[in-house]
Parts: sequence; structure tokens; C-alpha cells
Amino acid sequence: MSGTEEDPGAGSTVRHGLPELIGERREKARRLREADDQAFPYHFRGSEPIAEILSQYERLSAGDETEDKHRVAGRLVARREGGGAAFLDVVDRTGKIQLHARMDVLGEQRFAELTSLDIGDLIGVDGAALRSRRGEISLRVDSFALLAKALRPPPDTHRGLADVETRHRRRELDLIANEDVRRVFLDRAQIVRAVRAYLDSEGFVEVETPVLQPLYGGALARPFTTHHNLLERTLYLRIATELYLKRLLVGGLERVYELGKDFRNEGVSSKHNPEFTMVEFYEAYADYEDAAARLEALVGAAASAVAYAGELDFTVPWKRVGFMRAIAEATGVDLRAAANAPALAREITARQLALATEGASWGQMADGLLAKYVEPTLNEPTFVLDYPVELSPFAREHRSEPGLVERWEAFAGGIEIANAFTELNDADAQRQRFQAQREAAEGGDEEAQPFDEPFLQALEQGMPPAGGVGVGIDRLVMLLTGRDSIREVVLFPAMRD
RNA sequence: GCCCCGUUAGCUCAUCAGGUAGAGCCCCGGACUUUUAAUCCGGUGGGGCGGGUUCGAGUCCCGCACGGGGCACCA
Repeated sequence: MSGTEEDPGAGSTVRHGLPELIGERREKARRLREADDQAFPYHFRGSEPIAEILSQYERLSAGDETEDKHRVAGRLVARREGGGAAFLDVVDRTGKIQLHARMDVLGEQRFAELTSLDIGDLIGVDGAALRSRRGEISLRVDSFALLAKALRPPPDTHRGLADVETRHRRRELDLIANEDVRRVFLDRAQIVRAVRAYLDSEGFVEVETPVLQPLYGGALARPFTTHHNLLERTLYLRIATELYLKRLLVGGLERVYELGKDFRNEGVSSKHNPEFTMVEFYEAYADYEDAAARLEALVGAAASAVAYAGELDFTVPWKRVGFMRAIAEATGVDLRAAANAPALAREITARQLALATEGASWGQMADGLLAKYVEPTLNEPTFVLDYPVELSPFAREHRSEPGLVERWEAFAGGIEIANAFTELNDADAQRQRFQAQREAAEGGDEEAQPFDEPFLQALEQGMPPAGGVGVGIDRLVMLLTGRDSIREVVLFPAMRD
């Protein structure tokens, strides 16, 4: 038997290049459509999550068969044929189940159609639960439908997709091939849910403020600039939600939060994506100590939502260390003794610290010392408290420490995950801070805050004392899923064209 | 922006003083009615891009693109 009448492509001399693989799959789809104009159903309702079926038959013995009917839908990832029987593995987002196809059940025609499916095709199956002789929970295929043809071959469904560039540019392939990647993004969704659930349950109101802003602010960063054609004006993509949210405190909403994307026009790295997700929440009549307790509770809730079992200990209270003390311990530099830029620069040089001092302000150098010599050492969850006012234009002056503000940043796993202050609600003091920022900008600081008159007018209306927190969601996800690159927790990270 | 490393078949990986580039999976044909990356037989596919050196370049040199790591900056 030559078999050529069944395969018009047999004998062709060129096969298996990508165009040939696609051509074969397309030809199969064409034949299916030709044979049956209902070959590709519009829906396949009532399928059960595979994981639920598996858990239902944990106690079934090897070799036992049931007549319990189940319906599943998913992607075909493996096929093991053996004459009149075949085993196929189908994956949905919850798990993988084996199908047992038998010619005596399906008939010769349907059996041949099933075994001629390609790896990567989407199928729907009705069948009865059983546990195979080798012990695997399976479905005996009573009927099936091809739900969609995969014209392109999938990545290796056994070993997974390894090429980092392909994984990030074509995340759909990554999700098909790598179960742990699927897990990370399902966990990410749970973490976001837990954050919202915590804030909702504490009486915070979720709000949405402008992403396109006439004036950016609320953080020290360079913005993306865009243009509105009909308004004929420059607009900026927000770098933070801070200033609008505080205007809502003025408006009396008392507890507000926003969870969404911020955009910063800066470098890309394993810890930085140009667009990233931040939740900021503001609480009237609270200070930065209250805010710290909130963060501890929020992170704890997120950790339990994904059943975090890593090495970090989120038991409250987390460690606390003063900003100046942390730097002194890590570098020996006494910031109170080196209280101006030239003095601090001399100190950094004398101690042979690898930090650029040329043209840097005192605040930039102090911040640099923290980022370089303290932050990487903060593995266990830690609050660094009481920052220099130079670094914090929106934080209120410390109630007892001159020159410092009531601000903390929270670190874990060697990265910063949150930033908070007792908010500055004195309109006149805030006006002076903006003035100082204006001077910094004139001095060439590209990250200085623009002068925000509408915000100042809001403060002049009266803002309650308040604590505010910003949490980097991507970094929190990195922490709780044990990933060391932000690209592993952002579905489509920024890439070059 | 700078430095280092990488780029071989649809996927995962080999190979080599500069001398016709191999395997597994996938795909095609065949055998097998309980397989587990099933097995067995047969078959098909390739050096990121552009230059240079050389009789001959995947391999050496130069440039470019993209990716990864580090530095700078940042959350």
C-alpha cells in the first residue's frame, strides 16, 4: 500500500521548513472544512476546569473506569499512539489531563481524525473518567471537536520555550510552553486582587485620576511627553498619582487609592520597565507610622493570597532602621558631619566609595549611598525611616529631627517595594518646596518637580493630616513569586523594535 | 549612553586547527488497542544581517541589529 491517495503531499521533496509545516497544517484545516462545514464550532460550552476533574478522582484505583461524563477544552500538547488506541494530553489554564482514545469507541473514521490532529490544536472533548493501568487519571474520548487549528507549530511542549527574547516578545508562546510562567501571571492577578480587597475592606475608595496630565509630578523622574492635536497642548504621561489623590483628600474622600500604570522616561533594566504598575493609597488623619502598619498588612494579605512559601519572613513588625544610621553602618559616612555637597563629596572620595560626586547635589549623593550600599543588603522586609528633606518635596518635616522628613521606604529581597510619607499639608511650606525644586530645575536637575499651582491651591483649601503610600506592584510580584527580573512579571515588557 | 557575553532547523541542543553542519522533539509514510518525552522502520528542514581576509568562513577581522548581564540613572 502506497498510501498516496490519502496524502497528496507525499513525495514532495521539500518539507519541514516552517513554510512547509504551516502548509501542512493549513491543508489539514482545509480538508476538515471541506468534509464538514460545521468543522469549527462557534462555541463549546460547559467544559470543566481540568484541575477540578483531577481532584475529583484522586481515590480512583489504577485500571478502574467510570461512566462519569466530563467535558474539557484545551490545547493538545502531546500524543502517544498505539494502533487502535492513542493517548493525548490536553492542557487548560488549570492543568493537564490525559485522553484515552479508542478506535472501538470512536469508530475508524473519527479515530483517524483525532490522531491526525497536530500538537498545538485546540480541542473540546466529551468522555468518561478513568484511571489508566499505569495510574494516570484520564478521560476516555467519547466524542471530540477541533475548536481551532494551530497553523504554526508550538514551542517544545516537553522542555518548554527557553529563548528569552522569544519568551518576552511572544508571551503567548511562553504561556503555552511554560507552566511556571502561567503560574506567575495567575499569581500576579491574585496579588492585585488581594491588594484591592485589603484596601476596600479598610474603607479606601478606588478612584481614577488622569493618566494624561498637563503637568506631571509626585515623583522625581523624567516623563514621557505627548501632544493633544485639537487642544494644541503638550501633555505628559503621569509619573505618579500622588498630587491628584491628595486633592481628593482635600475634597473629603478621606481614604482613597488608585492602582494603575505610571510611566517614567528612564532606563530599562531588570528592575525597571518604562510603564509599571503602582498602587498609591492615602489616609486622612494618619501618619507614616500608620502607613507602615498598612503596608505590613497589605503585603501580608498579598503573600497569603499566593500561599507564599519563600524565604522571606513577613511577620510583623518588620525591621526598622534610620536613613542616616543605615548609611553610617554600611559606609561609615556621617551625613550630619558631611552636611553639604562639597563635604559629602570629600567624604565619599576619602572613603573610596564608588559613587559619582561630580555635579551631584548633597541629596543625590545621600540617596546614591543608600541605593548602592544599603538597599542591596536589605533582604528581610525593612523600613528605612526619616529621609533628608532634599529628597522628599512632598513629605512633612519630622516632628523631632531637624532637617529630616517623616518618610520611609520599604525594602525586601534587596529591592525597594514601597515609599511613604506623613504628607506635607502646609500649603505655604509646600510652596517653598516647589520654589526650591524650581531652582533645582534651573540648576539643571531634569527630575525636579514642576511648580504645580492647582495643587497648591488645593492645599490652601485645607488638607487633613494624612499618611500616603506608594507600592510598586511589579516588584511586589517579583518578591512573592521569586523572580529576579521585572520582565518575568510583566506580560509584555518593553523591548527594542 | 558605556563595557562584556550571546545569536546554528518551527522548538531544545550538539559539532569544528578555517575544509560538504548532526541529534531529539515536531511534521510526513508504515507497524502496534493502556501509553507517560511510548517504541520500532523509512522520510523532510539550518549558520541573525552587511562587508572583509582566504583556494575555501558558522568558525578569523570590521560594522549593524536584537537579546542577556554589568555600569550610569531610576521605583
